[in-house]
Amino acid sequence: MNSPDKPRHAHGEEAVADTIRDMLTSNRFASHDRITESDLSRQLGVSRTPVRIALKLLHAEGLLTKLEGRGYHARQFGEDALRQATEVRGVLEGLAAQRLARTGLSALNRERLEKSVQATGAIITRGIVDQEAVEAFGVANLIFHRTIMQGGDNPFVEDCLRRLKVMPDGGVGEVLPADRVTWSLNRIIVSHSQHVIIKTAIETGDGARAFAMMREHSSAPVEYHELF
Amino acid sequence: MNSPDKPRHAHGEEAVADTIRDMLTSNRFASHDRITESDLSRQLGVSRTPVRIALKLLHAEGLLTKLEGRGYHARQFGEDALRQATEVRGVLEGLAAQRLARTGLSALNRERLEKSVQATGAIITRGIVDQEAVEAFGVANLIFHRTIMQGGDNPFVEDCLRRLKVMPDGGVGEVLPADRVTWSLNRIIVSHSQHVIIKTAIETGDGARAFAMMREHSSAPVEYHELF
DNA sequence: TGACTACCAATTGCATACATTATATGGCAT
DNA sequence: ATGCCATATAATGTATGCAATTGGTAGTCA
Repeated sequence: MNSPDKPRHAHGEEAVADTIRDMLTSNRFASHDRITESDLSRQLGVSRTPVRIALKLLHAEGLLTKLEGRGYHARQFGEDALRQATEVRGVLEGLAAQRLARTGLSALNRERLEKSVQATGAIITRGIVDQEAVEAFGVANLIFHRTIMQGGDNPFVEDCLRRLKVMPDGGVGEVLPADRVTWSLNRIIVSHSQHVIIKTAIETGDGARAFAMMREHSSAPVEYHELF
Repeated sequence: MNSPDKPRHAHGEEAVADTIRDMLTSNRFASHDRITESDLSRQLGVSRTPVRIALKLLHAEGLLTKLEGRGYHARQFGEDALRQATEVRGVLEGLAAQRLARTGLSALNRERLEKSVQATGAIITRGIVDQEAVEAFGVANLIFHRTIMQGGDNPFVEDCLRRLKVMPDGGVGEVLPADRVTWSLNRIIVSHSQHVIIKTAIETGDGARAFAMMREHSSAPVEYHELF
């Protein structure tokens, strides 16, 4: 694909890992491709040492499977993997929401949730689903999920959620890309309503409701796929 | 414990990481101790390269915090961290149990749960909490939790749970060490009863009950600490 | 005396050379 | 023809030297 004499100079150790991560998540490798230190070091124009470290990190992240002695394979994620990751995301975000309901919202977090809900509400009032609306929804949605994730104040939740990001489309609170989802107003209405319910549950200290609704809501992009 | 001049030859890359991990989880480092590649390479009798890789892995695991340019610090886990990790473990194992209830038990897993419950029941019948009993309970408990964790058939759950192992005493299904818990028959009775309930819920396909009870049960070692 | 600068030490990061291990292949014997 | 063993090859793992960056410190100038 790339000419070998123009090797994507990836300086810095983290940069090497990031570059390889990008190559992996953009499906640049076939499932049977053997990934070795020496190959990559040639391709990236750096020595084996940083590549070696990067591969070990990515292996620890679960993006690579080790072929004891013959390099690595890019881990393949099927449809079931997306469902599995979503399930985990559900209970983790649910836990964060529950915790938030129990400890109460800080003024800043309360404002963030309020703004996010107002934004999604405005989209519905406008009633038009164009590119701008989808992007605005994406931002508001991201803020909502981020606030809850971080507000739960449990670093292990954040660690685990970060781990799920290895999944394509597994980002926290991110909307699925346009080619995988037909965006409709219905979808936004449902999402908005769930946000409102979750926010109310948190504000009233109803931890059980916050957990249940947040868990349900996290799986919405997958579960409601065929609904609208 | 060990005299610091004893070089503990740790050959093999994984071995180096494991050795350092042990040193960390056994609180061999004070919070202000600077951990550097060169120091450790001298202490372990290997070159800087494997130590370097090991430190990066442990950093990615969250056991070390980086001091940009001046080595690492051992991440300190307080009591709140134990609670936080336990909360996460609860929902993850709860999810696995729920999934298991939904998909049904394989013959092998059914037998494993049965044997585990019989073992803990036998301890109660015997009625004596000695070293042997504690060990037997530890084994049976481990089997129970392992079976559910793996039976849930969700690799992300296992990934996340493995991540929680960085916590001292954060092992999945492991009993707390003797010096942190006064073992009593009461404790075992409660645990056994919860195992039975969870097993029943799974067998009858009652996912909600399996989730709730498993979640509750996972936090037992922490929550019930003052009870008995 | 205080602040700024220049230097020095310590540490990380990279590359290359070397050792080790595992796999694949080819030949030989049965 | 097939199975096993030896050897070669390719991959990982390790050590060391050198570069680059950073933090501390001392010294000098205002």
